[in-house]
Amino acid sequence: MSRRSTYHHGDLRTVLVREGVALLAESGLAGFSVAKVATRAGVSSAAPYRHFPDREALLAACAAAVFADLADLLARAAEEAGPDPVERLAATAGAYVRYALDHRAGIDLLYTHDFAGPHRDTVREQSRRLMDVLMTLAAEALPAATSWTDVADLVYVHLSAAYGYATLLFKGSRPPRNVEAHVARAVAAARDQVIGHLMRLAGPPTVRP
Amino acid sequence: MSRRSTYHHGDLRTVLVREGVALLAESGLAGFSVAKVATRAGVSSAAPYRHFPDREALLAACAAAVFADLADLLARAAEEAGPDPVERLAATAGAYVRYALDHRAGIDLLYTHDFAGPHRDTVREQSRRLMDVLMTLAAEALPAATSWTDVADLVYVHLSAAYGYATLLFKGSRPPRNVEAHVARAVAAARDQVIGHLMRLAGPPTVRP
DNA sequence: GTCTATAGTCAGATAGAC
DNA sequence: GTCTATCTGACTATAGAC
Repeated sequence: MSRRSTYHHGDLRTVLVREGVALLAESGLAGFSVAKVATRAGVSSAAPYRHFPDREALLAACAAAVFADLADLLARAAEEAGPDPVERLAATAGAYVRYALDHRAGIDLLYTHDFAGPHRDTVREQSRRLMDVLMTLAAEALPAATSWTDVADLVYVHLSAAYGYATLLFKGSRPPRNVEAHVARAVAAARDQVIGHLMRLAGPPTVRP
Repeated sequence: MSRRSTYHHGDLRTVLVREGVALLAESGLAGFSVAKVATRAGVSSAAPYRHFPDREALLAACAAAVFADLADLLARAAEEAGPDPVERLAATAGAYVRYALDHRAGIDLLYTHDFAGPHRDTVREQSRRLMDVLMTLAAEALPAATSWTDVADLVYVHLSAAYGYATLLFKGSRPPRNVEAHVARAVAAARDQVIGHLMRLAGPPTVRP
C-alpha cells in the first residue's frame, strides 16, 4: 500500500485469463485481442506479454480454463441428477446449455480455433478431462457389454448436440430469456437421443433385405 | 478480348461471393477480410467496393449463398431418401454433415455472426427457406396432431445436432477422411433422436413417483 | 469497372524507463 | 512487473486516374 502509486495485481495472469474468457464470451473469437483483455484487466497493452509470450498463449489459457470449468460443472450436474444413469447423462446436456447461455457464445469459438504446437496439448488436456467425465457417464447408461467405440460414439453425438443447441440459441441473436426452458429442452433432447440409441442397440436388427 | 489488357470478369460479384464462402470455409470468420477475398478473386483490394458497399454486405451475401445451397441440398437429400418420413428427415442430417465436411468449418461462423439492419433480412430470408424445408419434413415425421410448436422443437433439435456434429468434427482438427462414415453416423443419430422423440410423444408417461 | 495510392484505424509485439 | 512509446503490418474504405 505504501510503496507504489501504480497498482500491481497479486496475480495478473489469473485476472487476464478471467477477462479473456469474458471477452470471448461477449465478442467471440473475432473480437478477441490482447489489447482489449489488457484494458479490461486495467493494465497497459504491454503487460500481458510479461505473462504470455503471444496472443495464442493467452487464447489457449482461456480455452483451457473454459474446458476445466465445463468439466467441473458437468460432473456436478450428473451428481445432482440422481441415480438413473440415463438421467445423469442427460443432465450434462442441460448443464452445458446453461453454461453456454451464461457465458454467451464465445465458448463455441474455442472449439472452432485450432491451437498449434505446445498450446494444443494444454487445451487438449482439459478437453480430455471433459470427455472422460462424459465417457464414464455414457458407459453407465449403456449396456455393460457395449464396446468403447460405441460409447465414444454416443458421447460424441451427445456432446455435439448440446454444443449445437447452445450455439444456435445465439444465432437467433436475441438474448434468450427463458434459460431454464432451454435447459429443460436440451435435457429432453439428450434423453430422447440416449433412449433411441438404446433401442437401436437392444432392438431386434430390423430386417435388411 | 480486343479492348482491354486488364481482365474484367463477366460477373465479379459472383466470383467474390464464391471466394468469400471458400475463405470462410478455410479460415473462419476471424480470418475473413475483404482484402483477402479480393486477392483470391484476382482483383485489387478496392474492386469489391464497387459491388458491395462494405464488409458486412459481402459477408451477408456469402452467408445467404451458403444457406441457399444448404436448403437445396437438404431438400434433394430428403427426396432421395425414399418414402419413409423418418428416414427423409434423418437424411437431411447426413446431407448437412457432408456439406459441412466439404466446405470445412466456416459455415458455422455464419451462424455465429449477427447481421445488422438490411443485411439481416437478406440472410434471414435464406435461413427461413432452410427452416421451411425442415419444418415440412418434420411435420410429416410426427403424428398429424402435433402442434407447430412441437414440430419446431424437433426441427431445432435436429438442426442444431447436425450443426454441432459437423462443427466438432473439425475441432479434432484433423481433416476427417472417412466422410461417409461420419455422414452415416449423423443420420443414425438423427434417426435415434426422432424415434426417441416419437416415443416420448406416444409412449405412456413412464412412472414418476 | 478496375486500377493505384493513400488515409485512418487497430492489433501484435518489442525496447527501455521506473 | 508494469509503464510509456514505438514499430510493423494488416485491414477498411475513399479518391482519382484510366
